[in-house]
Amino acid sequence: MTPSEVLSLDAFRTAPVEAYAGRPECFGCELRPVSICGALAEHELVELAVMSERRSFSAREVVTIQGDRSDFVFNILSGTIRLYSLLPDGRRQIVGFLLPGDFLGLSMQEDSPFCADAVVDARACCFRRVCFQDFLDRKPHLLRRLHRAAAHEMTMAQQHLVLLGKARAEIRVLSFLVQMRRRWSVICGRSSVTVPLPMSRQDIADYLGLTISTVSRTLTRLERDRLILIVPDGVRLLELQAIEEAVAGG
Amino acid sequence: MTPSEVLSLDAFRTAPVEAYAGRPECFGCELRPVSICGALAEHELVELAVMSERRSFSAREVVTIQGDRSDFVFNILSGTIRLYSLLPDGRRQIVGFLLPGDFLGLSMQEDSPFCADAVVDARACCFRRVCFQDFLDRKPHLLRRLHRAAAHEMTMAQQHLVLLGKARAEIRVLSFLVQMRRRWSVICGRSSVTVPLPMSRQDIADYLGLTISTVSRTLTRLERDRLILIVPDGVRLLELQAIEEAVAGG
DNA sequence: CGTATCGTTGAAGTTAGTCAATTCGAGTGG
DNA sequence: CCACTCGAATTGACTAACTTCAACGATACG
Repeated sequence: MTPSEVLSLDAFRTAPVEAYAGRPECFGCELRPVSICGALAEHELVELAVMSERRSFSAREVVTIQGDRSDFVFNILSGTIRLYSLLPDGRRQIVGFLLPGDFLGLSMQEDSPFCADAVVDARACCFRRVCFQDFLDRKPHLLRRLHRAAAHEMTMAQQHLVLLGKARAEIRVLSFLVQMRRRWSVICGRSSVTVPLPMSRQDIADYLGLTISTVSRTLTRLERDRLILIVPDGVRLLELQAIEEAVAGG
Repeated sequence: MTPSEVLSLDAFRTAPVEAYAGRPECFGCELRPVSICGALAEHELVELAVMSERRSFSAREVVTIQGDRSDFVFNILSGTIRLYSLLPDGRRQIVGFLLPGDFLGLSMQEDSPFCADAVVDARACCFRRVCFQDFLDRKPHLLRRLHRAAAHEMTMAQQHLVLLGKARAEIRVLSFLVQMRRRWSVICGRSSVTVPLPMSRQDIADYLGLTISTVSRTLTRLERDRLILIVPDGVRLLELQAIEEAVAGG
């Protein structure tokens, strides 16, 4: 691993934080265009800002509990949140990772259907659900944006489902890497073949419906085949085209 | 199989059709409370009715094609629609089955992310997407209802995903049976231990991420264990409690 | 009655899971 | 600076679950 790779990963991680730091108002927020607040005019943004509160979550801190009343909804500012279902036997299926710009609570339901906790230290704008609902009732264009986001999440979940139903381990892992690359590039506004992976191997396994052994073995094999390079807290996609073809091929 | 089982399956299949038959207006529609039109007042329903058109689909008829422009959105009246992703190698992952009262096109996106076709003969209210979008823009409470439906679908997709990620074949099949029972009972307004399965074994396999062999073997084993009884076009759940416990147990 | 389609079943093969040992790396303290 | 510790990741040997392939059976339909 070269120093440039470290820098590139580091830039990914800190950029969204820097974008917000020291600016209590929403106006300078670099995430606005990619987040649902992007639907609001500046005067509406003020309204929303006064009912928002920034919160920090340290790594492993719980955000919502499966089945519990969810009094807040969140706009993720930095870090990574994992959304998962806990089975009675203690196993865990991660349904999604929330990155900066993502919204937690899209369904606006009283009870949260999943657990959520922080993978690494994270920050979020948080809103009382009932206040946000009230605001939403007064701003149909925000509701449209929220609905668009929910529809997008629904499609993502369905594509994830296709992956779990049909793809072998290697394709699952490659799809995950390509997906994370795409998502980070939207957030950062630029593409890189170095993909930050803030989550553990166990997290990746629980997301892909595999075991930690299989994820580890698969990554090792991909590295031996010179498709990827494993770097601290991430991977570098060496043969991007070959990888994307493999993913597209099912 | 006794005559009473035939009748019970038949009632399931025809009830929603009868509810609509011979009533071109929406007012008498028994599906209204379970469908998104339920959000509308009677005078609004008239507005919607004039822009709607009833369409019939015969078994196997295509409704939408993956990646193609979707000019219409649909409210299913009767029959069953399967929503699926077609992989480049010809394999198929069914993402969901749409039953009477379900809405096809929740995301209101220009391009449909999945294929949809009729499992058996089906009828639907259909609306030009742009007209419906326009109507939606004028009726925020309908948008709220649509969003609620989309949020529900998102959660369903995520729970399906958990199933594909974590459950073994037997649990997948049992979950599917319990889910279908619950959905039919909402539509019919009453519960029955006889669950209609209008789709083929191959469809069930493609929905559950299994092969037709595994589905068939699993059903046979469940019948041998006296948990279920296989009847034409459906199954009867003999040990409902045991089945629900198994499903809940992961 | 022949054919086609769907479903069932058996035997062999693959993939990923399980269990356990080992290695790696960050953090801590001598 | 080095040894120690702890958790995470890797790796190997073995096993279980599901798939594949192929044959067979049932049912519907002309």
